[in-house]
Amino acid sequence: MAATRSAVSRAPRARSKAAETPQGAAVADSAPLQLGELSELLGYVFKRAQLRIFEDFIRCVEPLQLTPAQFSVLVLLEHNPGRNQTEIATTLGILRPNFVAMLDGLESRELCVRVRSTQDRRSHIVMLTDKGRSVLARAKRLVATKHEARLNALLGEDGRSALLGMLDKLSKF
Amino acid sequence: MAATRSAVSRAPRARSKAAETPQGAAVADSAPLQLGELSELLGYVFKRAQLRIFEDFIRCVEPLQLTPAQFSVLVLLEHNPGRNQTEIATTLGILRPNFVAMLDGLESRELCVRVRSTQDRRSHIVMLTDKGRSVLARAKRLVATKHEARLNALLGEDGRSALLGMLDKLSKF
DNA sequence: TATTGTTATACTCTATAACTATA
DNA sequence: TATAGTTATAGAGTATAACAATA
Repeated sequence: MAATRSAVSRAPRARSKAAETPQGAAVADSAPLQLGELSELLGYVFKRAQLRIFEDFIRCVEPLQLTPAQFSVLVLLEHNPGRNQTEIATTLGILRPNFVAMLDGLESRELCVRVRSTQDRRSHIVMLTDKGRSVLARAKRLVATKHEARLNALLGEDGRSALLGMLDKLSKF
Repeated sequence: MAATRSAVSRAPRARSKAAETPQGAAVADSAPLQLGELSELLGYVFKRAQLRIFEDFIRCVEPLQLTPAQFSVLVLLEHNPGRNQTEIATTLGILRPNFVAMLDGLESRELCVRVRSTQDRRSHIVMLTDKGRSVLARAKRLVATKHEARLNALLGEDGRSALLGMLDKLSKF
C-alpha cells in the first residue's frame, strides 16, 4: 500500500512557463486543464480525498511501518480474541487466500501468531503478541495525535462527525 | 476496474447458524466481530464508502462499459480540445506510461483518436471522435439520472454539497 | 460432503527506468 | 540536453479454482 496516484487522482501540475508570457500573447496553451463535470462528480472528488487520507495515514504511522490494512488487522485482533483467520479476513473484506501472505508478514515481524484451535483443528486462531499489542498502542497514539488530529483541524469536530455519518450511510447503500 | 473488495472494505458476513442456537447456549462464538476504533477511523470508513460509490458508478454506466477512469478521460477530452497525452494524463493523476494502454483501449473502441501535433511532432493531440462524444453524452446522462440521483436521494442536496465541500478540503490538504 | 488454510494463478492499478523520435 | 510517447518491468491489491487436512 505505497503512496499512489490512481486512475482518478492527484492535483493538476503547476502551469508551465509559457503561461507566464509577459505580453499575454500566447497564453492560450499550457494553462491548467478544465475538469468540467468531474469537479461535481462525487466519485471523482471522493477518490482524490481518499488517496490523500491514506497518504497521510501512512506518513503519520511511518515510524511503525504499518499500512492502513495492517493497522486494521491489529485493531481487529485486539477487539476479537479467539477468532480464526477467515473471520478476521472477511470482516475486513479481505479474501482468505489474500490474507495468508498478509498474516505471514505480520507474524514474521512477531506482531501476531497463529495457533491451531483445539476445538477445530482446521482453524488457526490469530492472537496479538505482546509486541503486537505494544506496536498497536503506539500506532493508535500516532493516528490519534497526528493523523486524526490533522483531519479534525481541517474539518472541525462538527464537520468530522457529519462526514462520518455520511460515509456510514454511503458504505451501507 | 472491476468490482473490488479491498484491504479495508466490505461488510461483515451474516452471523453463522450457531448464533441462532435456540436456548442461547453457545452463542458466544460466531457473533459479528467488533470493529473497535475502526468505526471511528475516517480512512477506514472512507475506503468502504469509496468502494461502494465506484461499484454503483460502474453498475449505472454498465451499458456503456466505461470505468470511472475512462469516463474521466472522456470528460477531460471534451473540455480540453487540443491537449496532448501528457497533459490529459497528469491532470487525472495518471502516469504517462500507464496512460498508453488506457488510450489504446479507448482508441480501439473509436471513442477518441491520437493525431500528431503539427507544431511539435513529438506530441499526440487526443481528440474525441463523434462516437466518443455520443457515448460520453449517454454516459453523463446515466451518471446524472441513476448514479448521482441515487447519491442525492441518500444524502439530500444539502448533505451532498456539504460532502463535496469537505472532500474538496481533504483533497487539497 | 463441507470448511479452513493454503497454493497457484491472473488481472488490474500503480510505479520506475530506459528507449526513440523529435525539439 | 530535454521532452513526448512508448516499452518493459515490477509491485501492490484483488479475484477464482483447487488441493490437503479436518470436520
